[in-house]
Amino acid sequence: MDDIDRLLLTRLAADGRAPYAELGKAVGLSLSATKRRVDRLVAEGTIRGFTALLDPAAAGWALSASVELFTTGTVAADRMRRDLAAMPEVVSAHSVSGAADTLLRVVAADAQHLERVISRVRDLPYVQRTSTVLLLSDLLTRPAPLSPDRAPT
Amino acid sequence: MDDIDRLLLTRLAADGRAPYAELGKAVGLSLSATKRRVDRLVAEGTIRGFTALLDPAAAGWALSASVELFTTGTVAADRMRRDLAAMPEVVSAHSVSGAADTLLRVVAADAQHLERVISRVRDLPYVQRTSTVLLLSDLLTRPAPLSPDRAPT
DNA sequence: GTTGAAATGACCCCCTA
DNA sequence: TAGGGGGTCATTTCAAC
Repeated sequence: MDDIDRLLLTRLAADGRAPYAELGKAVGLSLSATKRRVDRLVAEGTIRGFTALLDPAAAGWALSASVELFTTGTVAADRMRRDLAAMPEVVSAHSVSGAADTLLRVVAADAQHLERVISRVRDLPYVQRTSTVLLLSDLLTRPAPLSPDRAPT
Repeated sequence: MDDIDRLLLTRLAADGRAPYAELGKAVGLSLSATKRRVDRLVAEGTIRGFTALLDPAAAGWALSASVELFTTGTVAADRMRRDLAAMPEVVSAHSVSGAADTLLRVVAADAQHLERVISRVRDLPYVQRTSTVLLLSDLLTRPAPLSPDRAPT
């Protein structure tokens, strides 16, 4: 991981479809050296993949919510991961500090749909209760940049 | 927006670098018809862009947190958007239902960095107080799929 | 469809440990 | 002298007209 890698990551985060020749010009490498770098970054897991950023409304998601989970006793993380991964509306899940045990981000087509999703979460045997806040207007949503201490010089 | 568009979106969400020829084969269109579709989806804003998904740890983000903001009186959304957008560590911001007014997702290189970021947020003149929960282990993080009622048949 | 551009993989070179 | 990283070239694949 050197400055060239960091610059490639910055560029690819801004434009995931940038051609290798263009990336190469930006970092001062040939096309094939650039492709080798990118391939390595993918193989190492530094780049987890490439995706199109979709407008949530166009994708059919009118509503999203942040859902806190309060669970009973100890739950195997793998079990919970599997259960939550089975619900496509759950887009992220983290264990958290504080009173709640787990924090979910969920999307839904409408209020009824959201209600059904939360029901299914609440019906997981190890979930005691949930607390939901609706995400109203979207002020800001963007991919994380590179950390300043990793920014290319 | 028809089934072909929806299938294209599904494919591009899964692989943002997929060549048009491959996408075209999947949807039964020629390369150029496929490119026209994708260009239109980008122009319409359905596709907001293409990006590389980076491993947060590799990007230098060891910590992330969910931060509730309690604000004084009415704050212009644009003002808040601008203020928050100026902090690269703030990756999302939504106004929310419930006691808090705004919910942020922030990333930080370490605990000191997180503390500085929260300080800067708290120092915004219209922010009364904040409430932070640390995101510990990452159970699940993935892009939102298409809503079932929009899924290609 | 044809033609230029891009990506891929094979091969060799250089530097360094 | 083995391995990492880079360049060049030939071939295949992709994209623009």
